[in-house]
Parts: sequence; structure tokens; C-alpha cells
Amino acid sequence: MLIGELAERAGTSPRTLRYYEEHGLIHPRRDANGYRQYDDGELRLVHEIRSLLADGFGVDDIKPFVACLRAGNSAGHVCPDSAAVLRRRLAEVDGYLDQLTVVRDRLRSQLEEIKCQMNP
Amino acid sequence: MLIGELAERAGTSPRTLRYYEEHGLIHPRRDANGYRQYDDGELRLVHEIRSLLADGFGVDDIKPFVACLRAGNSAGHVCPDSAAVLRRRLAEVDGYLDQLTVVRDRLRSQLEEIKCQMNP
DNA sequence: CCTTGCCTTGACGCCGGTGTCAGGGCATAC
DNA sequence: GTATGCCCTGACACCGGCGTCAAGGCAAGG
Repeated sequence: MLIGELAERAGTSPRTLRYYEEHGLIHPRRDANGYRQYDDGELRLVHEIRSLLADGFGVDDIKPFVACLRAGNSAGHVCPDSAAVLRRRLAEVDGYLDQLTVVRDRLRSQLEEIKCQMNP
Repeated sequence: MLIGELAERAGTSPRTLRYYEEHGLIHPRRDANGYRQYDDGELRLVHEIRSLLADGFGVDDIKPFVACLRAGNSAGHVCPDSAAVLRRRLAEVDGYLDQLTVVRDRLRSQLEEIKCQMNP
């Protein structure tokens, strides 16, 4: 499978796949051409990567998950290193949720205040 | 009041104040020197700006609030334009909260899964 | 006069995942 | 031969609020 086909099957772009490779997430073989050659395992990997990115992980955070999968585990998050990253990210997300909740409440109360002024 | 003093009183930096000015949020007078000259009204304005920024508004979003204050209103959010921005931002924040909640639940369930494997 | 310290404008750096363009090779079909 | 379409590497653009450095002016104290 060449890079274009993998990109399409993974719902992304060749540029993106080269970026993942540049950052050590995937290691495709090369044809005599120099063309990157991927197999179905890489497709699964890319799906995992994109899922983690969608959850807000950074590329560096994802490396332990990839290593875990490559070590033969059925899921990327069952290894200790991945779990540590998971916990860190969970704490981060909880923090963002708290912050956003505070902001939302402020916004709501300001909008409430306006409504009251309209019906004095 | 010169820019350094205002910056310190507002808890920020001269660079930041020049940035606000560059984007049309404040309009200080100039001394014969060319030095920016601020009064206490600008200090209040800067506090308002920084509060809005902390709530996730962009510089452009803030303009209506500043205009509202300059129009003599006691608060920046009581004008129709500001209210519209408030509603837009509230919807945005609600969206982020939904997304983050989904992510948090996924992270939690993955961590749960690991705990279960440790006590089989 | 010289230093110190504030002020001025202008411009580049950051962060991070991708888009996009430039310039060139390979492969297949006509 | 050439047209098409994929591949390659390398590099700049983006967004946005601000840090930071450069190069220079102004004010005041020794």
C-alpha cells in the first residue's frame, strides 16, 4: 500500500502521514523506488494515532501507545507508560473542564443580567 | 501615567498594552515626547480587556465591549453587539464542554479497563 | 559628559498539526 | 515521446497573544 492509498483509507492526507513518520510514530518500509510501503498494521496504527490526537494528546504523548501496540498488546493504553500519559491527560482535561465551567457560568450570569435590564 | 506604570498596575507588560492599542482597543494620548499617556479610565479598560481575554474572547471580539464602555455604560456587556458576542462565545464554550466531557469519559473508561486487568 | 532607565518603532519567535507550493523522479498508458 | 498521476524532499504559512531583541531617543542624576 502506497502513502496515497493509506491516507485515503485512514481519512487523512499524505502530508499528515509523513509528519507522523518524521516524529517517530510510524516506520514504513521503502520500495526500491524510495516509495513508502505500508501494510494493514500501519493502517490500524494510524487509526489509533488519529483517535488519540482527537482526544487532545500531542504527538509526543502518543509514542508510548504506539510502542505498546508494537510490543504486541491488543490496545495501546494497557502499558504503564501509556497509562501514565492517560492519567496526566485526564487531569489536564479535568482542569480545562473546571476552567470552562467557570467561564460558562460567568457568561450566563452576564446574559441573565442583560435580560433583567430588558424587563425592569 | 506612562506605559510602564499602567502595565504594572494592570498586572501586565508594556508590550501587551501596545498590542491592544495596535488592535484598536485603547487610544492613549501622546506627550510632546511621543510617550503614551494614560489615565485611570484606561486602567479600568485594560482590566476589562484582560478579564475578557481570560474568558477566551479574541481581541476582535472585545471591541464591542470597549465601545460599549466608551459610550458611557457602566459595564461592557450591556450593549446589543456585546451581547451577541457573549451568546456566540457561550455556545462555543458549551461545545467545548461537550467535547471535553466525551474525551474525559473515554479516558476514564480506558483507565478503568486497566485497573480491571490488574485485578483479574 | 556619561550612565541609567524609561520610552519609541519594527520585526522575528513560539506552538503544533496540517495545508500547500516548489522542484524533481518514477510509472503507466497513449 | 509525452501526458498523466503518483511519489519524493524541503520549506514556508497558519493562528494569536505575547516575549524578546534591535537600534535608537529622551530625561534626570552623578
